[in-house]
Formats: sequence, C-alpha cells, structure tokens
Amino acid sequence: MASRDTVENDIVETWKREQIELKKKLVSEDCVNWGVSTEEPFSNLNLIGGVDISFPKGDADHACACLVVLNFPELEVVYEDLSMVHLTSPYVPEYLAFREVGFLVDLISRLGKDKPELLPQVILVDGNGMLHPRGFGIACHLGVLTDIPTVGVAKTLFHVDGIERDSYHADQALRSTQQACNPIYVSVGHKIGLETAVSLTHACCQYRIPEPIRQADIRSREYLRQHYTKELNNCSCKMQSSDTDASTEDKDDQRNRGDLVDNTCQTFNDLKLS
DNA sequence: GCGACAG
DNA sequence: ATCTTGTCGC
Repeated sequence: MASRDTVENDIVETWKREQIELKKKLVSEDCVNWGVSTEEPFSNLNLIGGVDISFPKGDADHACACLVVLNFPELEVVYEDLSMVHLTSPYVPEYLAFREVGFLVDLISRLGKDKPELLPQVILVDGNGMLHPRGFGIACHLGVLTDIPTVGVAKTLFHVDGIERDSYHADQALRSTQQACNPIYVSVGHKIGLETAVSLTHACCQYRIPEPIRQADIRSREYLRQHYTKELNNCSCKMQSSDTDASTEDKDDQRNRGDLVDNTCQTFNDLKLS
C-alpha cells in the first residue's frame, strides 16, 4: 500500500534526471535569421505552429491533442491535425512534459511525413520553456525532441524560486494586447533567444493568447464537443454555431474589459522588472 | 503541519 | 486541464 508513493517518487526522480540530461542539448539563442532587423518584423517567417491539449470534463485519461500551422503574418490556419490520445502519466508540477509531450511529438512527426512542406519554423507551446525550476519546461522538451525552435507561453505564472525577487532568468510578463490585462509569460523553448521569442509571440497576438495556441485550443475543444460523445444525459440535440474565427474571444479578454485594470497591471509591473 | 504548484 | 453564472457589447 505504502509503495505507491515510493514508486511515484522513483518515477519523478527518473524524470528529473531525464530533464537534466536533455537540457544539455538545449539551445537558448537564435539559430535562424528571422529577418528582424529589416523594416518588416519577421520577414523570413512564413509558418508558425501551435499545440495544445484539451480534456473532456470527467475523464482525465483521455484528451484531444491538436497541432495547427498558421501562415505569417496573416495568421490563417493552413494545417490542422487532431488526435484523441490516452494519457498514462499523471500531471505532476514541473513534469508536465512527461504527461503530454509524446503526443505532441507524434503530431509533428505525422506532419513531417504527410506534408513536410508545412512543417513550422517555430512552434508556440502551451506551457513554460526555461521558466521552470530546472530551466527545462515542456516547450524546451518539445523543442529538443523535434529539433524545431519553440517558445513557451503560459497563462499563469509558474512560481520558481528567485523569480519574484530577481528576474535574472530574463523571462517576462507580456501584455499581449492593450485590452488584455492579465499578462502571459513567455520563455525560451529551444533555438530562439528571449527577445525574439517575446516579439514573435507578440506579433501573433490578436487576443490575449497568441493565435497559434488559441486556435489549437479552440479546435481541440470543438473536437471534443463533437466527437467525444460521453453519456451527457439529456440535451443531445444542441447545435452551436462554431465560429472558427474572430467571434470567439479569449475568456480573459472578455472578462478583463473595463475593470480590474489597475490590479492586474500591477502584477504585470511587478514581473516586468527584468 | 499546511499551503503552493505550467497543464 | 475542467466546472460554474451572469454580464457587456457587437
């Protein structure tokens, strides 16, 4: 009975060693010329990816993983792949990648096999990159495994020792849009510098959540609503107009409209002092 | 001992 | 991650 905790501790110890090992392959600076220093922000950027995983309400073992690729700077979805997956690892803070990253790698491999010409030049990941206790969050993990540049974008701050007092990590709280009061937290994933990661993320923000991640989130949720037919008792004939675009706003963008500006921006200011 | 803790 | 209600605005 008492062995379950012990087993999980052993697994986490294994995971920790693997993070430390994989981190040796991490590259935290720009490796490609994004064409920044010209008049156009990212003149060499054409394809940008986004990944996310959505869960149905009752079931923690199944989820819908989604990869989208958008063109840039139009930010239109040019590729979409959805996949129902079976989760085996639990969610343990600091070890999110061990629960989710495998499915994301699978989606990227499938894209590389089916339409390699659509492989994104950089992928925005829902979760942290180097803003992590060991500097190796899921964005780094995915980047190292796929060798594709990645950026970590978190919606809430992952508390790491030393971040509040001193942002030597040079991670930043970013205000995506003027009307979005809650910041997002951008950190380096792989093969990209922080400055580039931040401006690139900012260039993808039509709402609080950068469009690639936002689209992956919207589409994976929509997929669950349509295909994950759990025995939701009565109302089986509810039709919703599925708006794939501008009418689906970010929750926080809506809620943030008009109130709490001072308080939430306080958080932003606290953390921006890098 | 209790709380905090990306998704 | 997911749930919840109402509210505002186009």
